[in-house]
Amino acid sequence: MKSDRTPAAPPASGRPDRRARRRQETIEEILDIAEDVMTDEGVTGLSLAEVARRLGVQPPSLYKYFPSLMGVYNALFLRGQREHLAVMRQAMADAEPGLVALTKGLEASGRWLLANRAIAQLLFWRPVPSFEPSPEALAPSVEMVTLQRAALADAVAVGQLGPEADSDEAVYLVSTLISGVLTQAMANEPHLEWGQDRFTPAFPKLMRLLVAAYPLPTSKAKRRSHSR
Amino acid sequence: MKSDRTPAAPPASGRPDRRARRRQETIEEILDIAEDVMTDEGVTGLSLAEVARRLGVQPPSLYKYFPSLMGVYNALFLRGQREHLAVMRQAMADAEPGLVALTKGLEASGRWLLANRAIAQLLFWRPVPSFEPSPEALAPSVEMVTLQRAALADAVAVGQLGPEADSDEAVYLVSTLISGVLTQAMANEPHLEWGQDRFTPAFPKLMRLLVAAYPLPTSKAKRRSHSR
DNA sequence: AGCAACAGCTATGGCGAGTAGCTTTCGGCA
DNA sequence: TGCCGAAAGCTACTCGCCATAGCTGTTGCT
Repeated sequence: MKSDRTPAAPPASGRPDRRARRRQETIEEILDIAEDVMTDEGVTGLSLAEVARRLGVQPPSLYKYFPSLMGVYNALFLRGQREHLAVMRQAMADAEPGLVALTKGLEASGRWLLANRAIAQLLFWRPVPSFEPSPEALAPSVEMVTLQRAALADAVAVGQLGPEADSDEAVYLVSTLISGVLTQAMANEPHLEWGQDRFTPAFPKLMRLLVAAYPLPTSKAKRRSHSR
Repeated sequence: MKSDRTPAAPPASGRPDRRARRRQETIEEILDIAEDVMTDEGVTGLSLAEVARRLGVQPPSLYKYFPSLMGVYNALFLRGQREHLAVMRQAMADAEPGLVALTKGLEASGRWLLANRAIAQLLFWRPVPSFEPSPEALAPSVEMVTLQRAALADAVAVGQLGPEADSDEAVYLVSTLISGVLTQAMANEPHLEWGQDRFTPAFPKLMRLLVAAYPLPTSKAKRRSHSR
């Protein structure tokens, strides 16, 4: 009873611990297969039985690695969040700070999400009723908000957007615009990549709309913004 | 084998057909309960066993009314599409044609969808992998596009939007903006109604963005639009 | 009034999640 | 090197759900 789940603390020594490494490899392999299954059968079509079949193992064996099907979903969620965050962070880091970084980051995010639809659905649509991601698994999304918020602040600082863009409200607007494109693309053009469908080409237009939503203050508007 | 499913053609006479009426009532009752179950347990949490339990009947009896669980999903999908369409059509009919009608229609649509989340998810997120709506069930959504397209054309005609707004592209943009708000609201604020959450208040702003996206032609821009 | 269709039932099969408990493998350590 | 305990696999089983087969009582049209 105690030996399952977390298989005891490592032997205190910082040694490679061959055992633990192989275990981790197996876990990753299970998650990879689970992702494949979701791609083939839909997010809610994931079944441990099918994963076991593809792994060449009997279903109960998987319980040595995950406490339940929901545990697998949670691991997939966490891994997806982290990878998604990394992709976006990288794209933003490679670009000129401000609007360019924001645009590049969002586009990279969009590409990754469309290329990893099953995970994207798991992350943003919560299609599995009995699955509630753990707080730990939610942490990266807080980080993503921070990144976007910083990019907006940069854009304001360098005069690409009006001052109101440095706000939570603006972050919501950005995520609303993005989730609109992605939802439409995923629901209506299930097999097309970024740029191939009818919706993602609107992305540049949406970025221009963002600029329109937070215009640089004119001398006239400046007075208004003071009253805040 | 033949007597199940479609229970034979009505007796040709256009009589009230008591039998058929009661049957239809039962079907509606089953769908109502199914909707409740989805609300309680999530869209994919719908089970015929639970419906049977709530209806006070043994599970196999339901197969007298629907060929399968997917059949129930399909009926829910169709009923949802029709009701959603009716709500939007009504709201638009009650408003001044053009931008106002479009706005009222979209808002009514949004309110209805948030008030009927389970159905909304079924309609737009396709969460059930093995469920593909029948062509008949998809027809109302074509009609919705037509409605929106007409409203955009009206808006162009009365000079509320630039001429480019009378296009499929503009319809995509509208649906993108809307689906963004709704997706965000549904995924992140699962228990709040329209107006109570962080996202739907952005709706008026989005409508203003739509106007910004299709500005009335200035004398300068007019020349460009001729080249089309 | 009679009867065919209908609407319910029980029994059964098949499949997936998850648990219990056993056996085998293997790697760390004396 | 060889021991031993934990890890990793297995079989057997329960439970719940979808779906089918086939039976019975009811009901409302003709």
